[in-house]
Amino acid sequence: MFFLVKVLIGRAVVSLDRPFDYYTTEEGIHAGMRVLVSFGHSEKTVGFVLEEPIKVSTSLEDYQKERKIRLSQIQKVIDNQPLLSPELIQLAKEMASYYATDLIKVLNAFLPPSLKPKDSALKKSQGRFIDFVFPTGKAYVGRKGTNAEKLFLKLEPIKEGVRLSSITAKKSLKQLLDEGYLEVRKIPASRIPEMVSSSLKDFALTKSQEEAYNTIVDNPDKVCLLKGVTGSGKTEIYLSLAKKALKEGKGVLVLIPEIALTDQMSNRFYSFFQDTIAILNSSLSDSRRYEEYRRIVNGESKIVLGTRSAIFAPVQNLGLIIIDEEHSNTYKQDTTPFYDAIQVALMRKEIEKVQLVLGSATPRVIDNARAEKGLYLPVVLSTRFAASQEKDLILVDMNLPNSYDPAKSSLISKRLFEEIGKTLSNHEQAMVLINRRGYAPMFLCRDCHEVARCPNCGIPLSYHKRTNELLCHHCDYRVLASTYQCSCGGKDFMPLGYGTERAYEDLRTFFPEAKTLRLDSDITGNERRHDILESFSLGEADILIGTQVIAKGHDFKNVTLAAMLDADSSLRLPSFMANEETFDLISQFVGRSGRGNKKGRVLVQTYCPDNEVIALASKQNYEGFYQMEMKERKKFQYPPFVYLALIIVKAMDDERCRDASLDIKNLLLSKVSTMRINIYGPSSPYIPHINGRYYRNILLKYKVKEEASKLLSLLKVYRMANKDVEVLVDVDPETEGI
DNA sequence: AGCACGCCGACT
DNA sequence: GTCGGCGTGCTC
Repeated sequence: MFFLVKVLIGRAVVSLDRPFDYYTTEEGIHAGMRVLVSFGHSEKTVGFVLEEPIKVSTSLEDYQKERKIRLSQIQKVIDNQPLLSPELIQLAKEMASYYATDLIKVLNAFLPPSLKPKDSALKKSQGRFIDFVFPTGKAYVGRKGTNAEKLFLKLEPIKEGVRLSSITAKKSLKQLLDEGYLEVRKIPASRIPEMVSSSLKDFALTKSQEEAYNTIVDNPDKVCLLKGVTGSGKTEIYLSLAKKALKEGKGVLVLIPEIALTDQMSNRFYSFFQDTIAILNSSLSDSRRYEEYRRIVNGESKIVLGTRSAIFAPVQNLGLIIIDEEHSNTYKQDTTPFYDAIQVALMRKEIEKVQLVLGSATPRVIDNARAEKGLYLPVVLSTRFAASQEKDLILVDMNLPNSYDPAKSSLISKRLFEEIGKTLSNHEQAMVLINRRGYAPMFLCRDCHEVARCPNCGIPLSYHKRTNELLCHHCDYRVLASTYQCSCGGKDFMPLGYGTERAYEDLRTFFPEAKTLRLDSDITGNERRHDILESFSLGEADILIGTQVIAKGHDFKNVTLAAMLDADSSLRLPSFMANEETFDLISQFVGRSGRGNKKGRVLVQTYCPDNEVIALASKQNYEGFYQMEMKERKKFQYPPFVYLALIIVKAMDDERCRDASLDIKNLLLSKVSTMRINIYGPSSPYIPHINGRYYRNILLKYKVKEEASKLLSLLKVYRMANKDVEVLVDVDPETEGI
């Protein structure tokens, strides 16, 4: 008698995308646990148990003789409880099929680094300690006015300790430690709080909130699309729904686009559910993430709040999934397995019979269409402050020669200078958005008039003045600008175009009396970014300029001018989502102005003044945008009128890549005859090559998901036979090519 | 992936 | 004559 165990080997290769049989005589091995097995030539390989072991009553010898196979024994069980429930394993299998990828790759997306079924996961120590500095309580009797005294006075009142690594004055620190004023203690990483709870504010639902809440509660089987602008009170509805589910003994999953130090949602949830909530933050350390995962698996945490990958959280007896700001592009992963958390939520809803609530003021076009069609239940949350104050809209046509003064700035229009001036003299604040970091997007050789290009990707390099670097915004290649030499031998360059650094410089030049802050992703560290927002919020600066990171978040009461430079730049991207993304960015940014009592002004500079997306977004007219966009999508056959799948072919050289992509297309064409699937391409990508690898895109448009799934599954055969090419499939892509 | 088996070039 | 190049193929 023995048990037959189906094990998936923890190596992400097509040829190993099937279970291998092992045997054990041990009880206590269950589906969802990792095991140690010998495989091929390696003695110890991590595997993942896919199914409950099957009890076989014949002897092992007879079984092996009968099947002409030799089974190897499970060497060791790694986990003492399953990491994934049978339902989540089922979900992983469905995802592997839906996203036309290998099961092991999906499982790797499910699990935190230290729990992945990978050999490397075992070497990592589980449960890390971090050094903290504590005051000992000894009164300071040393020399006054020294740096050591300053440090002592700073740390003395902090009884909960400070991270050792956060103290820069190492010399003073050593002195204080030696003299016994301070001591170092090791704190388990899992016990360091990441979140500060604000005071618990209880609330009562308003009439419209209560109506929405009741509608959702009365329709547990429907996917509810909760439509309500910022400030309409979606959070209170989420909290009430979560409270109700917990009371009924069910688990809750809340997804938000990102977790910042400042965001309201995680703070509200944390304050409310402190003892039972787990917050899965992308900046969580591996060991911390491991701790949180364990807390969820064994039921200590009944409610989980997190970003995209939290959709896989193994919440016990899950009853409710809430996805806030469901239009956010952060829910779609742009690397294998290219999953969309909302699609996964739909699958989880079917498997685990949970309620799903999607919330947004500006839902994704495809989701709004589903609501209109009756697939989702639209729940409209009317605003408390009906038609929140109208804003003055100023559209500046940058094509008009008179719109700007080239002697001053070819980026900032005359009208914008006036408006900023007006804002400053009223002691109000202005925000300026330019969605491009660096000083200039191009660096032009004055001799041959070629721009500097990335040797890996072939796209123009951005000039960053602060760091004196030429930087590839795609692959992060960087080179010193001052020593850069053009291929023609030229050494004299001219920055071309504008980024945040340059716009900041212009503003500083022309408004020297104003305090201007810059914020973009080049500002590293969450804390520094937070400090900038905080400082602006407190009115310590007059102008805030930045990339899209300034468009969302904070409620700046004194901002009366929101100006967007080059509003059409994101419309030119080669993606059917370009309109939607542009609409979201502009309408969000517009919402930053006039949040206090004063009327807000919005200034939009554009080279396409007749563009409807810009006009509708400036007026925050979602319904108008939706109607317009649906016509476009229908005309050009894009979602929701068809489904898309993008096949990305990747190879070492261009020749091989082209041949392989043609082979793949022909393979698909030969099988597609009876299916309603259109195949486009192969096309060359927008970025010629990335890190020396070459790419081709093949796009599929289809009406029936099952047919495409069947067709795409044929790629597995091709992948096994052609190891020198990588074939990636992006199902439901948000772009029609890379 | 990882490792061994296997059949052709320049070396103690 | 041998050491070693990486093409090919297999792993319960």
